[in-house]
Amino acid sequence: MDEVAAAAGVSRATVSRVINGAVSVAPAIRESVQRAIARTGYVPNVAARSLVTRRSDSVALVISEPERPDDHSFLNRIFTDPYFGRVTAGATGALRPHDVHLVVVPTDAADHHRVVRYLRQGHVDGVLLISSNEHDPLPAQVHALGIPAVLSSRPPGPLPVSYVDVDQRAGARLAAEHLLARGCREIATVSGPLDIPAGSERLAGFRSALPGLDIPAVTGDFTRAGGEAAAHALLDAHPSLDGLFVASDLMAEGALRAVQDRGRRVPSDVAVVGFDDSSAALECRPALTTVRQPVEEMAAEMAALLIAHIDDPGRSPRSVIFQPTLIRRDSA
Amino acid sequence: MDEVAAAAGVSRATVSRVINGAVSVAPAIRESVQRAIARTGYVPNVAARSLVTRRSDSVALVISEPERPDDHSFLNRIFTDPYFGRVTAGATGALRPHDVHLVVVPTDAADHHRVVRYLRQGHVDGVLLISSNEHDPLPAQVHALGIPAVLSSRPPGPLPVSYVDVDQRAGARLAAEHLLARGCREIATVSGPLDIPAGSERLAGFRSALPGLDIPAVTGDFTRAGGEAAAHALLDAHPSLDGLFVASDLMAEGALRAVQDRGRRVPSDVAVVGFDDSSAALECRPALTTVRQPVEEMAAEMAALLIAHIDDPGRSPRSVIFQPTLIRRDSA
DNA sequence: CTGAAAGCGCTTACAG
DNA sequence: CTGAAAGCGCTTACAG
Repeated sequence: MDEVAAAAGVSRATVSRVINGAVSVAPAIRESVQRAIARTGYVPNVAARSLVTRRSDSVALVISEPERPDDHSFLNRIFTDPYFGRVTAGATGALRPHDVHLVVVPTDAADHHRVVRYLRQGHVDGVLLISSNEHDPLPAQVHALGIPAVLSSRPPGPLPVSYVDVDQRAGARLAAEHLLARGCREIATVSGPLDIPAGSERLAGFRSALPGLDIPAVTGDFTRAGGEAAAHALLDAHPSLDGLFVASDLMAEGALRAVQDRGRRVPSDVAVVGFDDSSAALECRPALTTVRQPVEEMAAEMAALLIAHIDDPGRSPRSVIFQPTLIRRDSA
Repeated sequence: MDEVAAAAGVSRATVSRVINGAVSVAPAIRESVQRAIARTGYVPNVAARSLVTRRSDSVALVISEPERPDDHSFLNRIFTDPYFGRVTAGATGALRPHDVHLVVVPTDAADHHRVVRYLRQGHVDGVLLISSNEHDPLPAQVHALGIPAVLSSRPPGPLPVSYVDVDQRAGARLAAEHLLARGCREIATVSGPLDIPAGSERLAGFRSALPGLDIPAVTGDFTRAGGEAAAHALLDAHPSLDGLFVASDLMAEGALRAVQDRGRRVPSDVAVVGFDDSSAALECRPALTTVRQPVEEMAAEMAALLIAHIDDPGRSPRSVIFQPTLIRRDSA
């Protein structure tokens, strides 16, 4: 920096001002400084900058798994479920104009203390927290740290934290109404894990839209294999099933396979509706009719909220709920 | 830190020494400092530390896509192909004992200058670079920056950089020999893109192991859908095919679907061998016989090499080649 | 609009 | 083994 200042014949303070562009600098001087920067190839040292600004210009995307599976299976799930790619795309897109970087931090239970330490050390200015399990202690821990945070779903318990979510029940209702309108008589559902809202709420919403009907449900784990197993269980118990709501597209892909492996046709014998509208929906045979949640937009909103909280620590928490829509394709 | 020093009745220098544990400190003093740290909940400021140590204790995992697809599809591919989860798992596992963090940085062509700036700013001490395309300028750019780096495959051109790879040709040969030993007569292959070694080398190795045979090949893009389309093309042109080598498990999953959609049985009518031994191999029906590359171990080795280069900048580059093995399951 | 100076919170020779 | 002091490379009141 001294080199640049000398080359441009100004003080370091002025160099700093043209780089950060906050206060105005005489045009002629600004240009000569910019030339000097270009000539010397100067790049500011981020550590020195953060030390004084107390900003890292980075935020963490913490993907929390409250259990403690073996390392590989957890990371495999994250890097295999299209959901996380969509979140990353949406968040980075929204962060980019602010010149804020996204650090992806997957963490299982065994790792939580590491993440807490990481956050306390000031590596990032805030956190986007993907944590859905109701018993996950991480949201509360992060909140206790006092670091700005935005959650990806309603926090378990009364935590004063901003979050973004989709209207889970409304989405499930869309699926129920569609199946009903198609004329399905014997309807069942593959739900997600019941200790996470995307599991319990979608199930509750689905059942509440079908009053008077007894809706069998089997729980899956949001993986393709889990959906397949759950669908088999359902078909074993209810061979004449004709309508199926599966709480995620990935699970629906497995469910489709289960239905077809039994020689039943989709949608004529069994109509199947998924949830997400992820890339998995298009991989399905037949292409999946599904409830769309605008994950990229939701992640962008999370990022925008987080930036707002970082810029104004006193800002009061708020929640933003997105409305799902039904995407009709070929499976129902 | 001053607070801790005061509480323990020592200088800040001593507090720093017990935290970093490099030089020895009198046991009694060390304990009282540790108690003071625990009591005050003190956590060192990383920016201040990096400023003097010139270390960030982070390394980047840069996943480079030299083309410029739309953002979503690139991130979708990364977060959908099990390969990247395995790399992340292997690298974080090896980095953890060194207390080094992994920052995942996906980047397409439009983003390269951003990444270069990020690296120059000193956010990380080194980079693990996943870049396979021969025309990707990023490896050379990173090397020019002078920042320690390790590549995930042989660099295009004579770049003095360390890298880790699997013996691609040997792997393809394993597949060829297995198909031959099974008695396959009419053999074809779905290759990866030919401008990346995992595409061209596997194809070359496969053909070289089958001298005298004319081996039709269609190129896929390492996605499930790509593998499916390529297999259909092959089956259109060669309806009596009885052996198929597909250059990745994900593509093999699609190929299996193509074969079965045509009413041909696997492995009795058509034997299929994949490559990777990723989680996709087990999702296949029937379970996929495949060439295993130990991706987690390879990523761990990359991380170990990178740490070595960071600790000793003068260290000369080296390459570490892993040997693949054939995993026999049900598809061939 | 610009510069001189202080200060961000650490680590690390250098003495002792 | 420990402390006083310098210094890492920036930004930002404070004057002018």
